[in-house]
Amino acid sequence: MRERMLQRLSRRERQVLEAIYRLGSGSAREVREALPNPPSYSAVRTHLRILEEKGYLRHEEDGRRYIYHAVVDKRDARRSALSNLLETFFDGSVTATVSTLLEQDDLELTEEELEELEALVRKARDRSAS
Amino acid sequence: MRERMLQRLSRRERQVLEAIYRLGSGSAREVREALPNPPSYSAVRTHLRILEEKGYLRHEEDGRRYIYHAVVDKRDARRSALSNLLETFFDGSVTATVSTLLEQDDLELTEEELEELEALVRKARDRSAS
DNA sequence: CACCATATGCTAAGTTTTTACCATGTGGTG
DNA sequence: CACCACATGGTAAAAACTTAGCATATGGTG
Repeated sequence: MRERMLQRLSRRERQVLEAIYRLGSGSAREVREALPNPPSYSAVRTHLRILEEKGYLRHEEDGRRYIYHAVVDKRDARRSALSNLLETFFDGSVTATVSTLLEQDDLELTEEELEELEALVRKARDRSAS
Repeated sequence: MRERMLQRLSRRERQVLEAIYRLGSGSAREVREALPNPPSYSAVRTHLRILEEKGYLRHEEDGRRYIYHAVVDKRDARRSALSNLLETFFDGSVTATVSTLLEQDDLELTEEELEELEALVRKARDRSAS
């Protein structure tokens, strides 16, 4: 993902791109429904077209409809977005971030999730040992 | 933090507010130096003033200078920003987020940090048990 | 004390963003 | 087969954003 991809975008463009990431993929109509204070259908289409011109999206045709996808895959987008967040709000501290994540009041983890977290920390320890 | 605070801001406003969060606090000059493609000093001051009018920042006077601070404290800002990220890129999955955090290639954790992570997971387990 | 560096206040103008309209095409359906 | 629902393409106007200039004030310094 080009560095700070989301930083380059205008407010609406960003909202549209983020909607696509949330949805995975979607038509103009679906994106519109996923937007805060949705503008006209027409306005959404314009943003989608421009984001495609700029290289952030591409579309496939499904009958007459265009289904848009992000060009940068979710894994890379995740890493980049998280990295920016880390620097802006957490002074780069992984532990502070995990702390905020795990100490949300309404957080409820299943046994499986707890075990996964334990495994992730063990793996981090193993890698650190080597 | 008002929900989706950063979503409401224009591109530059957002950059300015994020700079304040990174810096903790700062003068117009310091904020300017922290911005990507910094505009004129004058432009930065305008953004700071507007962000203050909108209620995102306030300032104290230090001699003749204004030192700006975020109104929403870092703890709340962190929670809110992380929550948005979680929904947008991680389908709300805490484990997927921690996984991305801990599996960065260049990640190097100290023994202390590893122990802190272990403690955080233990605490999450304890709370889940109750 | 006179001056320079540097601060804020106010304002205007250029640029970008955001929006919606209208024209047009197409597939399904009674 | 005629029509309706709904899609895209292109364009233009309105709104918002972004920037910088000028006036003015103030503290430090030779």
